[in-house]
Amino acid sequence: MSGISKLNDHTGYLLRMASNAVSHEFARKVAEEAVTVAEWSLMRMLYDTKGVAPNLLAEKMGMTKGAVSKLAERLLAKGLIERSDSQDDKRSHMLSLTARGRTKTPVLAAIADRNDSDFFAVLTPDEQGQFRNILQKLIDKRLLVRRPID
Amino acid sequence: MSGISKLNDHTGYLLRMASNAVSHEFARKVAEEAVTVAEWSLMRMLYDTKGVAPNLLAEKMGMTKGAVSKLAERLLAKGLIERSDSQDDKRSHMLSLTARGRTKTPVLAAIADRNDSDFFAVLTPDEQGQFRNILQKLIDKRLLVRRPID
DNA sequence: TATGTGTTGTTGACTAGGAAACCACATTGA
DNA sequence: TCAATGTGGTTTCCTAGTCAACAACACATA
Repeated sequence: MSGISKLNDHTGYLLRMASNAVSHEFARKVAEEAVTVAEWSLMRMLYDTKGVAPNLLAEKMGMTKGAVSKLAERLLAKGLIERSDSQDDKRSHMLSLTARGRTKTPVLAAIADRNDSDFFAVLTPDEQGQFRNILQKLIDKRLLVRRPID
Repeated sequence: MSGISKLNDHTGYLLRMASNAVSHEFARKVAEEAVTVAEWSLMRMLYDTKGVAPNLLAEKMGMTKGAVSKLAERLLAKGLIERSDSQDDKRSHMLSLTARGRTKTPVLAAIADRNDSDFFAVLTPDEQGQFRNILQKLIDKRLLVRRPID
């Protein structure tokens, strides 16, 4: 008896452990396509649009604009995305997939699909549903929590 | 219709978003005690023992031994832990809390408690139970998955 | 007992992200 | 219209991890 709470008592701790496990596993798999998890996320965001501002990407990905700026730079260097200046606002630009990026995205999606079903196969379909609901609740809450800060 | 899976389709994606939100929130809070999340974890691991080898800590925390080495170095510099050479194996040593570290740990535990109940308050008690069970299942699975790799 | 092999921890090179300063441009209002 | 303020992106500095090479030591066995 230590008298104070243990690490395992905190759901946040379990959450972090589980998330790290999944992410690490996934990272290894997409690395075979020479892409990182963040790069895949950004590419997928661009896939069904005609161009998105870094601005909005940062918001959606829960990253800072600085991080997105560097992430975009790496994807540009790899020739997977491209920039196009926006005509109305000279500061801003749009990011979109190159042909190569567009070809690669479904391949990555397939890897993500497989990773996901592999990893969560230990859960019953019921549990999977519960799990997704709960995670979504937590994410929605984050957005609420964040508003006052901005 | 894009024809390929969306980011939100992947439970792993939701998991990562939720985990980042909780961790980031928690990081902000413990930062007020001039401690990081990893530092808190390590300190808590030491709290009810008489000394643990970096070795074992790395295993338990899911980090590399290099990371633990540096983490320990930072905690040493802050005067929160101390090293003691192990008598039987001259390569190895034990890490344990200093008096200051020991005093500080319960304070951090209280912050962790509060953060956890705050964040997961959006969930019903039932959901919290389900959530913890599921996370534990995933973590256990990771251990199974990992074995063959080592 | 001497040598090869394994193990413990440290280090250096590298990657990824956050925070904040900063630059260029946009917008607003006196 | 032009100064003040705001906004989009980039850059710099910093933190924290990984991976791989390494040094020091332990151990098994021939």
